[in-house]
Amino acid sequence: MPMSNQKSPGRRGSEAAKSSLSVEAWAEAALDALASGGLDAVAVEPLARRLGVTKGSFYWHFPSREALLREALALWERHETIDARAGVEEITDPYERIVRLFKQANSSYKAGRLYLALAAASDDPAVGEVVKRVSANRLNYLNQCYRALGLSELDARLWSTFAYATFIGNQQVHRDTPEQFPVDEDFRAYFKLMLKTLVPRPGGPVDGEA
Amino acid sequence: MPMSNQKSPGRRGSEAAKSSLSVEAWAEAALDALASGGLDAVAVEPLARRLGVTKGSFYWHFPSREALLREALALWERHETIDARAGVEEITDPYERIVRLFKQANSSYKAGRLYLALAAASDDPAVGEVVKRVSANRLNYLNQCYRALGLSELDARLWSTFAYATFIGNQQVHRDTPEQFPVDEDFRAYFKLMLKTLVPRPGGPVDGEA
DNA sequence: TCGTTTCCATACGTGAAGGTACGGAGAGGG
DNA sequence: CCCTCTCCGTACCTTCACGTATGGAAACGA
Repeated sequence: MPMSNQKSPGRRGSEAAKSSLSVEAWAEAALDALASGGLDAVAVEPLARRLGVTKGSFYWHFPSREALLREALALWERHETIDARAGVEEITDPYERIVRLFKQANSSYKAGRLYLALAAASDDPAVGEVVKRVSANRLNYLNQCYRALGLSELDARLWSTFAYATFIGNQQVHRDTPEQFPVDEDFRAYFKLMLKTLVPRPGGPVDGEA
Repeated sequence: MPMSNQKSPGRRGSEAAKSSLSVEAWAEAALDALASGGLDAVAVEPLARRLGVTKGSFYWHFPSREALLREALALWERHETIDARAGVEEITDPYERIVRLFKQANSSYKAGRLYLALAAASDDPAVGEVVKRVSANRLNYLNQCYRALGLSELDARLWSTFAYATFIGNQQVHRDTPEQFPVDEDFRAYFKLMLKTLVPRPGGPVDGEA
């Protein structure tokens, strides 16, 4: 029973990190299958065929399909937390930070599909747990950004939820009806409209009651 | 091979519309399974067990699982088009009509789950086709409503897409992280904020360039 | 009362996938 | 040269769902 001994042939850290088929390679393949075919597409034999091997290989690296799922979910969570913060955290201006977050959220169509596929599979307890953590993490971070803009606790919560829902919905609309979604110039206008609407300028008008 | 002869024992329209198990009952059960377990939950034997019968019953009403899926999709599309227009189309004021649409969209949590489940199963060609039609239909109708507010062609498209994406995203956020989603008073403030932001009042300020 | 139709149960065959057992090739080490 | 460990292929078992065939109970008509 292996697990947690990914690299063995080199033993000492040679330059070849991937000996033949690493655990991470299986996890990446599982995420790919998940994004395109849903949770049930994460099947051992189809994945093995796709990777050019058989089940024998898989069951040497993993004790079960569930273990692969755990590994894939952990990999995805790392992507969605550590990697998502990179290139954003160093921005000091809160307005520019939010703009950067939005641009980043709209840039990776593949990542959006992955999130939607995982969120749709939240019936699975393991999946639902990770999805909930990732989603809550995003919301809380956005909330902090809005608070940094000077909004009150409640306003920041409402606006951050508003903005997050909009961009999640954009991924959904973009996937479900691609030809209806704005492109090129229209998309730039659309993006500008959303920014202007969803993120108040620091020195702009206060969003109090009418 | 039956199909399209739902009620037979009473023959003449007695008061019992459901003789034993109608085609529509199977379709409803299929939609229920879809909402809670995804497309793969629409399986003949589990559904039969859930309805207290066996496969023998199913294969008398339907030639195959695919036929059940078609029937369920058709039923869903009717729900999402005819039923969704009811109680909205007679409203003459475009602003109030949009408000009504939003309230209606936020009222049915179950319908939202169904849409998300179906949208996640768009890999299936039959599902994807219906989802695309329903989504495009909603977008076009919302677009008409925004045009009725006096917006230009482009502005109406952008704003309607914006609003639709937001409410789709709300369903997603509400499902993925229910405890983060505003409730009661917060929700009312949230709803009011979205309305004020997403739908310009007829006599309000024109949303031209800054 | 008898036959027919409706609706469903049972039994069976098929295929796909999870999981196990075991064998085997290849690289390294002594 | 042989032994061992790594990694993977093959064969096999079990489960589950699709689909088919067939029988049977109950209602209904003549």
